[in-house]
Amino acid sequence: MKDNSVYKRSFNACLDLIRRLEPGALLGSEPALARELEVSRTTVRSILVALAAAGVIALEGRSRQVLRHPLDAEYFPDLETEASSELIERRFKEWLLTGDVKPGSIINSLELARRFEVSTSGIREYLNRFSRFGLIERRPNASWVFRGFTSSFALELCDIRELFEMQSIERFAAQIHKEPLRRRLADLKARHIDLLGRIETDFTQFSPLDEAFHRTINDAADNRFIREFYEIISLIFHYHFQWNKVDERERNEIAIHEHLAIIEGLESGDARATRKAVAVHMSSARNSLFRSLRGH
Amino acid sequence: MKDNSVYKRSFNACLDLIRRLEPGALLGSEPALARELEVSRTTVRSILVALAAAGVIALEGRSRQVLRHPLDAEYFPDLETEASSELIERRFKEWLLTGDVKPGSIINSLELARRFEVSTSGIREYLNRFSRFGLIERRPNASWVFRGFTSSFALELCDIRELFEMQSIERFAAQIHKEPLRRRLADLKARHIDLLGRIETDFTQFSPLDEAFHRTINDAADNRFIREFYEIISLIFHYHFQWNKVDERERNEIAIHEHLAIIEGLESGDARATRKAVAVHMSSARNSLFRSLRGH
DNA sequence: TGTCTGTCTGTTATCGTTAAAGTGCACTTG
DNA sequence: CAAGTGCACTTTAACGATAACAGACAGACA
Repeated sequence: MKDNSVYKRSFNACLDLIRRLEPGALLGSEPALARELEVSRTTVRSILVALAAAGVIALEGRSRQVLRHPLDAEYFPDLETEASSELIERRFKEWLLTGDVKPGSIINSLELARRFEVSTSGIREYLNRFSRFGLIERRPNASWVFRGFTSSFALELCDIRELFEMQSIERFAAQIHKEPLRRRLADLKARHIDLLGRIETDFTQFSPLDEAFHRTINDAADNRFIREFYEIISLIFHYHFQWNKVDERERNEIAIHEHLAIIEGLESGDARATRKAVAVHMSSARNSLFRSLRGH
Repeated sequence: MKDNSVYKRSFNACLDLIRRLEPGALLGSEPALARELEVSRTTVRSILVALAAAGVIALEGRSRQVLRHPLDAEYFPDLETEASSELIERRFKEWLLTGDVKPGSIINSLELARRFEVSTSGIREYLNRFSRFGLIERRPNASWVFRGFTSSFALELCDIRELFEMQSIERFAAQIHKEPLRRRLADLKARHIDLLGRIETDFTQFSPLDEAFHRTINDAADNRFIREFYEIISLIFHYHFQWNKVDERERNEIAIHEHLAIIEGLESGDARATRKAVAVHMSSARNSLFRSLRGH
């Protein structure tokens, strides 16, 4: 049956909330807390009852007064707050991406269920959702097959990425006059320049910046299919960063320069230069991905 | 638990197979039949036992002799041969596409389970898989929401379609010297010209031809993401054909001419003309889709 | 020696069940 | 009277169980 990880997660979030208040302060109403914690009032009510029982708050009629700050030991451990579906996702990606599952090998959902200590239904559901990444395939009336991080996967992935990125950049350029976009771009530029200044030591911080940059560009297209595809890109590039440590500093430095060229192209309104800069960046990302897949 | 629809489907397929033989003829070996019916030997063996019991074949040692042709009444009815997952898919699409589910409305999986007479788990799994179409969205810890066949959906869909179609046509053109591609194109051309000749009466036969044409083009890209996206296109255009009956003959006739222009562009090797023809076709498909969504 | 068969074991599809979490409604409170 | 509360009722997430189906292996056959 359902575990109560939603409750535990929200309980912890509520403790955090109380920590930001002084003893004696009053908590908001149940609907207000429900909105804040993003759960239903039912869950909020069970949390409040538990907090009152623990003596963290006093429940009197409609008032919820903070009595004391919660102790560290009163938090539920992280292990228990993870929903079973999240656990499966984490474990599966670990297994697939760091383990040595060979291309073409059969994915045995019963074995995975045992290995991850979850039910087969959970695995089944996850595999279904994961299939959109194009890395696994279902055989009729039978099990799933891992298609592998093959060069054809990388090729197909990069081809689409280039189409989408080019489309997104056009859309971005067309909307550059809008204030929020302009500001976001300036912010990204500053972060790139900042990281470039301390690249010798902090080159590992590029990965989240890369993510932020491309997400900003892609969001400009305002297209659900591009946005969903970007999840795949994120996954692959996230792990690709982990696999390929060779020349990481140099590669990241080059990528920063390439990003800056794109940003400057956008800022100057030079469509031709922007497209050129995107093409250059895509081509080097492609090469780098291929190298790391080959080495893997 | 699992139903035996695989068995029933294969049983029917096996009866078809026997109908093509003369009484007295011998059936192939178990592995051969398993390959032919695309199921395991286990299933083949249960079918053979049932056929022998019914007196359709004689099982003697290693020989399986056909005694008589099967009767129509010996087939399992279609209703029983459909796997529960297929039933759900069919019913759900019917419900969504012909019913009047309003954009933004909540999808109640329990109600659907009752309505379709299947378990909630089945619905749950299907919704998960269907979510890749971008038409439904899961709200955290809660139910699914139908986003609707809105104009923004159509816009986002068409934008991607144009990118993919243009990419595919380039790939197709680059491989046109290969014999199978050339032949497939000639075949498509003939079918288009044939249908054009009897368009006054047979204009409803355009839908499958349209499907075949675009699938051929898209397959040339040899890209799993394009191929998967085409499933969405198919779904939407399939139902769009059902919704919009206005000017159907004219629209189909125009589309045939547009297809022929693309085919001729490819055959002549004129890249510019081909691209132009694709752009024209995409634009008219877009207009037609928008009109039918608005009217719906 | 290579393919086929009997048998047995392992895996998958699907369902029903149950606790957790969400939702609606009447009533209360300020 | 608008927002908050108590309570009952629905709906969802997740599991375990089981029949259907797939696959492996040893021995038989040709």
